[in-house]
Amino acid sequence: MITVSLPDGSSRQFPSVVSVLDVAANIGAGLAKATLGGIVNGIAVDASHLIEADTSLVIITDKSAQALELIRHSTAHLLAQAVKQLFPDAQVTIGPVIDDGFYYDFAFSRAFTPEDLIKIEERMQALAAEDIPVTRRVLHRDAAVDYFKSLGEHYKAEIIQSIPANEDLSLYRQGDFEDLCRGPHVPSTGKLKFFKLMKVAGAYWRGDAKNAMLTRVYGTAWSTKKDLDAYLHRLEEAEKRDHRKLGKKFDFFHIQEEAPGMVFWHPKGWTIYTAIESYMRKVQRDNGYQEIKTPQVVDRSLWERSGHWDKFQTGMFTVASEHRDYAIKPMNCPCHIQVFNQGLKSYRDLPLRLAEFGSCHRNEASGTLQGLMRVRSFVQDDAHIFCSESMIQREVSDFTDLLYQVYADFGFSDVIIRLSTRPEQRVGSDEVWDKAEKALADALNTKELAFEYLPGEGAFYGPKIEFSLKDCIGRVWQCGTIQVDFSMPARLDAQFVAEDGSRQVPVMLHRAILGSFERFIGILIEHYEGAFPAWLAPEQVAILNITDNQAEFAQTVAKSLQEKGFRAFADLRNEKIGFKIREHTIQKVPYLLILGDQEVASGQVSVRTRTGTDLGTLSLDDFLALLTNDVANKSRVSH
RNA sequence: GCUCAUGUAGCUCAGUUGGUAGAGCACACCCUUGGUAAGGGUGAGGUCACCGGUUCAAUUCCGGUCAUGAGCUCCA
Repeated sequence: MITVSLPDGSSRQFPSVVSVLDVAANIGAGLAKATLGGIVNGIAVDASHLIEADTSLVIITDKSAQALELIRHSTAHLLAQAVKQLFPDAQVTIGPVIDDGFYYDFAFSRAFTPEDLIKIEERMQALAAEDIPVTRRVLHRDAAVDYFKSLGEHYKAEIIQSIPANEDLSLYRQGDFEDLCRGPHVPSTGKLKFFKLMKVAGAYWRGDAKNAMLTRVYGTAWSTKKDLDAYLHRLEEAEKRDHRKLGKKFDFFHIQEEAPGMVFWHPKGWTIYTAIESYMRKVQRDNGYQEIKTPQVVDRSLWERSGHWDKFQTGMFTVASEHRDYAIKPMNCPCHIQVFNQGLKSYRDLPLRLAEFGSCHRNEASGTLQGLMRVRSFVQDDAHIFCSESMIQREVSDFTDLLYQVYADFGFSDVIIRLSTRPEQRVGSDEVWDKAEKALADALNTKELAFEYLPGEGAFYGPKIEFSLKDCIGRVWQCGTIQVDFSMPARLDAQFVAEDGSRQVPVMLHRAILGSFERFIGILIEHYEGAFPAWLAPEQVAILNITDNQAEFAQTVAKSLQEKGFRAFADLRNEKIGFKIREHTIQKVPYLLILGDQEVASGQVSVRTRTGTDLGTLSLDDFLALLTNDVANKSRVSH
C-alpha cells in the first residue's frame, strides 16, 4: 500500500506504484485533465513521475504558482522543436526560463529574422495543436554525449561533457524532437496554449564575448489568455513611460549624433537636475560632508598610479597637449585623495568626508549606451570617506540610513541590495579582502537588510554594496553604492598621524546615493511618468488668464509666487481657457491658477490640479500655504 | 565591441514595386476675448541620416559609415 497525502490534509491509498497523473485521475477526471505536473516531497516532477513509496503530493495545474515554470520551460522546448523542423541545420544550445517567459539559443549559419519568428511561432502553434505526448528517459552521461554527437548537436554534447562523468541524465522527447533537460515538463504539447515569440537577439555562447554569437529567440508564455494579454498590455504601458519618449514630450533633454551618450539638458530638465542637486547639497551638508571640486582633466601619471590606466585605458577619453598625456577624469577618487593629501592629517580629522558633484567621462562601448541610463558623460553625487578600519561599519551603517532617507524623499521604497565580492583581477591581499567583505556584510546584517551576494563582481580595489532601483519595465539599475577600498589610499600615498604618533594609511569608502544624476533622473521620469511631485516639478504653477483683461493680475500673481521661490509662470496667450488647461495638464504642471474677471474682482485665485481636481477659489495666501506644504512634503504627493 | 532591426518636416508617422514626397500636431500670420482637457482660416517648412556604387535617373536597389532601439559582453 502506498499512501499519498495531499495539501488539504486528506490522503489517498493505492495498492501499487502510481503516477502523479493516476493520483489526479483518482481524485477526479477534471483534475487529471488539468494536471501539468506535481510536487513530490517538495521537488517538482512530471505528471508521469511514479510514486513508489508513501509521500506528500501537490498536484500542479494551470492554477498553481509552479505552473508557469513548467509551461515556460516546455514552451522553450516547443520552440526548439519548431526551429529544428524549419531549420534542420540549426543546433540547439540552451533554453532556460526567465522572468515572464523563456529564451532559447540556437547556433545557425545566420541570425533569425522577424519573418522567421512568425513562421516559427506558427509551427509552434501547430505542434501544440497536435497535443504530442512529452516523454522522459534516462541516459548515462557518456551515452548522452555520443547520442547528441550523432545528432550533430555539438553544443549540446559540450554541455553534457561538462557534467560529472558518472551521472545519469534525463532526456525529454516530444515527437521528432528530443532534448537534454532536467525537467519537469508538461505531459503533452497541448498544454501549451498562451505563448508568443517576442524578439530575436544575439547572445554569446556561454556568455563569453570570445565565443561564437548565437541567435537567441525570446518568448513569453502564460497559463491563461488573460495573463498573456495582461502581460502584453503591461509592456505597452511601460513603453509609454520610457524616459526617452517622455524626455522629448516634456522637453527635458535630448541627445544627438555629435555627442553620443552625452546629454543636452533643456531648461525644464535642468530645473529638475538643479532641484535635485540643491537637495543633495543640503543633505550632504547636514550629514557631515564637505563639498569640493576637482579638475576635469588630469595627467595620465595619476591614473597610472591609481591603477585605472592599466584596467580601463580604453574606457578613458584622452587629451594630448604640449608633450603631455591627460585623461578626462573617469572618476573622482584619485583627485579626492589629492585633496586629502594636502596638509598633514591627524586621526582627529577622521572620518573625513569629501563630496563632489563630480563630472565624469567614460568611453563606454557604443552598444551599451541607453538614453539617460547608460551615458558617457555623467555627474556622480560622489563622496569619499577617509577613516580608520574601526570606523568602517559605523560609516557604512550611517550611509545606509542616509540612502534610505533620500530614496524615500524621492518616492522609492523598493531597493535591491547586492554585495559584490572580490573579482579575479584585483589589487590587495586576500586578508584585506576578507576584512572588507566582512565589514560590509556586518553592516547590512546589523540593520537586518536583505541582500544577495554577487561573487566576483567587486571593483578591482575592493568589495561593494550596490543599491538598485527598478525601471518601468522591471530592469534593475544600480544607483547607490558604497565600496571599501584598502588599496588606493596606499597607492596614492594617503596618510594620517595616529594617536601614537605613527603614520598610518586611511581606509577609503567610495560612496554615492543617486549614482549619477543622469540615470537617477531617467528612473524618476519613468517612476512618476513625468508627473513630478511639486518639489521637483520643473514648472510648479501655471497661471492662466481667461481674457486679456486679467493679464496684469496674472503677471502680478506670477511675480509674487516667483518671489517666494516657486517656479510659476503666466500663460497669457490668446487662447481659450480650455486649450490652456489641456496643454498644461498634459505637461503635468501640478497647479493651474485660472484667473477671470471674478478673480480679479475678489483678488483671489481659482485653483485646479493636474489631476483635474477643483480646489476652489482661494486667497493667494491660502494657496501659498498649500503650495508650501506640498513642496515641503517631498514625495508625499497630495494631489 | 558583437548580433539583429531602424533612420522621411521640430514631433508622431504615412508613402514611393527607381521618375526628388504627404498627414496630424507644433510653428508664423490673420480672425476670434472665449470660465475649467483641443475655436477658425491662411502660410511657411524636407539634399528622405551621411559617403560611395549600379542606373538615363536613387529617398527607393547594393556596399560602407554614423546614430538610435532590443539583446549579449562590459560597467572603475
